[in-house]
Amino acid sequence: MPRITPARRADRRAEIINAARRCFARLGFHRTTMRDIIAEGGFSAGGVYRHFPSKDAIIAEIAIRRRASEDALMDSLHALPDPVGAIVALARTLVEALETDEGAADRRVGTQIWAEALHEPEMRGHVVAGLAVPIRHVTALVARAQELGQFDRSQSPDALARALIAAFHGTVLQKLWQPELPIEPMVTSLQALVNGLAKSGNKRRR
Amino acid sequence: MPRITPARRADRRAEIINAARRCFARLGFHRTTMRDIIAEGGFSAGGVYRHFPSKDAIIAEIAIRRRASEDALMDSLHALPDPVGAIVALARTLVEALETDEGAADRRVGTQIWAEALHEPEMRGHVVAGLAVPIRHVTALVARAQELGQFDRSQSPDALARALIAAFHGTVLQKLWQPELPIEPMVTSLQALVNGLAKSGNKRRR
Amino acid sequence: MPRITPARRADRRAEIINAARRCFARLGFHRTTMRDIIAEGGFSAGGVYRHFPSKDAIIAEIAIRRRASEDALMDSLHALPDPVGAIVALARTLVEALETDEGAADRRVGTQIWAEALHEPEMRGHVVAGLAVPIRHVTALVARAQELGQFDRSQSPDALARALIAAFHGTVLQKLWQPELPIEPMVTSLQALVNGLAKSGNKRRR
Amino acid sequence: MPRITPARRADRRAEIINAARRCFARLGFHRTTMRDIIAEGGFSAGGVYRHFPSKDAIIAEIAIRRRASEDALMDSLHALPDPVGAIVALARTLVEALETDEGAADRRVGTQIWAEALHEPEMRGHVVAGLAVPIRHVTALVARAQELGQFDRSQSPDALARALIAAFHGTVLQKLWQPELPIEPMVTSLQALVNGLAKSGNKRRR
DNA sequence: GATGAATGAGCCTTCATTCAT
DNA sequence: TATGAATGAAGGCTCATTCAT
Repeated sequence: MPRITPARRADRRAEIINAARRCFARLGFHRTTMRDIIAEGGFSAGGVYRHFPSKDAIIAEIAIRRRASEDALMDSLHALPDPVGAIVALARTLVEALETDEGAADRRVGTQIWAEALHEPEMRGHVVAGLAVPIRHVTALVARAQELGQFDRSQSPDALARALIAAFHGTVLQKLWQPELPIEPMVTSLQALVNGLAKSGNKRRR
Repeated sequence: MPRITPARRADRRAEIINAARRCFARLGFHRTTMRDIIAEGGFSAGGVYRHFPSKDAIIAEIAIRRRASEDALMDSLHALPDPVGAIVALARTLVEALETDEGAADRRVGTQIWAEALHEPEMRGHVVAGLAVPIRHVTALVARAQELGQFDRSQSPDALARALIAAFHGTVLQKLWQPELPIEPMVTSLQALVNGLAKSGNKRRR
Repeated sequence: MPRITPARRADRRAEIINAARRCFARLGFHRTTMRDIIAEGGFSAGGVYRHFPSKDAIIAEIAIRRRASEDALMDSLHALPDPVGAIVALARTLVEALETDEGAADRRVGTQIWAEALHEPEMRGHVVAGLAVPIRHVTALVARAQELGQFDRSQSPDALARALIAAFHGTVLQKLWQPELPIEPMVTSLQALVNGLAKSGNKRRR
Repeated sequence: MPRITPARRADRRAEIINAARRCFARLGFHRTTMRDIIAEGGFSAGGVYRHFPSKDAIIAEIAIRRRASEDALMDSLHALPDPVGAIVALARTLVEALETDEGAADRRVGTQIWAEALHEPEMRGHVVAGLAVPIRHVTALVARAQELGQFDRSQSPDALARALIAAFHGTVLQKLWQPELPIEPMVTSLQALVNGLAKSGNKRRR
């Protein structure tokens, strides 16, 4: 019979994860010490290690949770009847999220995971698997747009989806590096990129 | 009167930088120890410190050199008479570079610099300044294409350039995470993005 | 609510200080490594750094404690009714302390602090402030002896006190350099110096 | 046939010694690096090591030269017909020397040698042997004063000489710690100490 | 269970000394 | 012979992790 309930346990884990995330967003994974995390959350060293076996495990858990939250975001796209609009809406959502402290912090951590994925196979697994989800969704939207005659059919939907997501990711980076830049031109340009595909598709069809 | 010529000294610095770059590409900045760099290049501890005052200085130097080499790449674009073609050529060049070990390693380090730039103001300075160069070039190309009637004139050339470069950067990330993916679809899709702008431009003008 | 009581914590600090003091007395500040101190006390590296932020902080603490213990010694002089006797007693106490291992070690460290005070402003502060205490006490004793007609009134009590303490310090040095020398002649000679002032005082007054 | 003359060689050694002495006076033996010495004198590393096998050898040489220069000072005392006056003159000479930069620097280095002598047998040898010289001279002066009926004959001349030199050394320390203090009261008080012996001697004889 | 003091491997850097040029 | 670049042992200190209380 456990001394603490599973729910309490989950709460505690979440507290630790959030304290760690705040530290990581501020300092990066490697400059953040366990001490920082412990101080940030008002924990004790032993307390943290009761819930996570190591610092790396905390980082891994954060990577897993980011995937989960992004997956949830993707699911909200499906419903839209207009695939081109859905893609544009996705772009806007991603970029607008960076205007909130929480969203920016989340992405800052995400960016570190991107870098870490180059060296840590496990991290790479998370990133690649996490990337697959939006790609799958956008691919579906692109394919649907092609079916509807809105997009050029000669292009691979998957490759096009990857290019669009690349543009979204690159835009996220630019906004993180220069938070002072307004997002509207960024969103508008991404929209132009998407509409370009649409119009070029229209045009070809003639 | 130094025993060592400036050229020899520069060579030595480059040797150290290259050894460090190999280590950083393999392990990341923080997992790489000075010992690693020293072993990689067959140096001695003191020898490295004669040329660089600290590990951070080596990292900073690498960031500076990446900028310089990218600046050089950008300069090669100017000459092209066809601006749209030049943008597509740039995309291809960037992505193709990742197929070589050297180019991939270079970009892996670059990606870490991107992540580091979120926390280190100096690094951020390098990244933002480094980003400005391709933006300036691509902006010029976009503006030229607009003048020539190849691109939609209603969009801000600067914002469009940022979006295109975002797409290039995002594509670089994807290739680094999944080096096994073929680059041709990536380049083709980027080309579709660029051409979309072109065609949409044509269309609007009618 | 700390697991460790303040008393236990103070004990731990004292243990570290004592181990360090033994090392410093044996090897000097600079030849003593943190490893030496750690080995001497059977500590761990991190354990020491939980109580002191740096090696210099340990040295500073030792300087502070030496002052405190000397201050305490000085306070014991005040009560004596005979000022000349009190000065002589002080001389004897200082020199006799060097016959014990503990006292000699303490003074060996003190001598290093004297040397260090020439370069380190903080150390100089400790030494000058520490010196002020015996000077103040001996000055009071000299002034009292002058009032009682035991000392020549034409001399500045402060300057005389400084000279006497100088003689005590110089004698400490000699005993540390040549521990094999007997202390009795040293004490006797210091006594002669003090008595000389006394008798010259008597004589002048006639 | 040596490439450089012995005279040139001796000059070079002296240059190195002097550069080292300046550094040691400023920073202490241990905080001074060979680099400091090399920079101070405008030497090259190899150049210094051609003349001295190690840093310790430079320190040892300085200790030896200090002895020699003090020996020379002592020899100048012998001639004086008035032994009590000679002792007072010695005190004055020692303290006044501290008013010049050169003399103060010399003594600052000397003080470090005193501290070093506690740990380094070789240094201790220099200090003890160096101390013996003034003791011998002052002992002779004290003995002579006793013969002349100027000093109390009941005291050991050697012990008295040690006590006087102790007072001189202690005064040197005080002046080095507080260079802002005027020397006149110091000299006057030392004089009072010496005269005390004299007058007490006179008195006893009655 | 919770706490936080203790552990110790390992990190970055320095610096006396050597030796190729 | 003079130079100063190179060497590498060792130093002070950090920090993820453990475990006695």
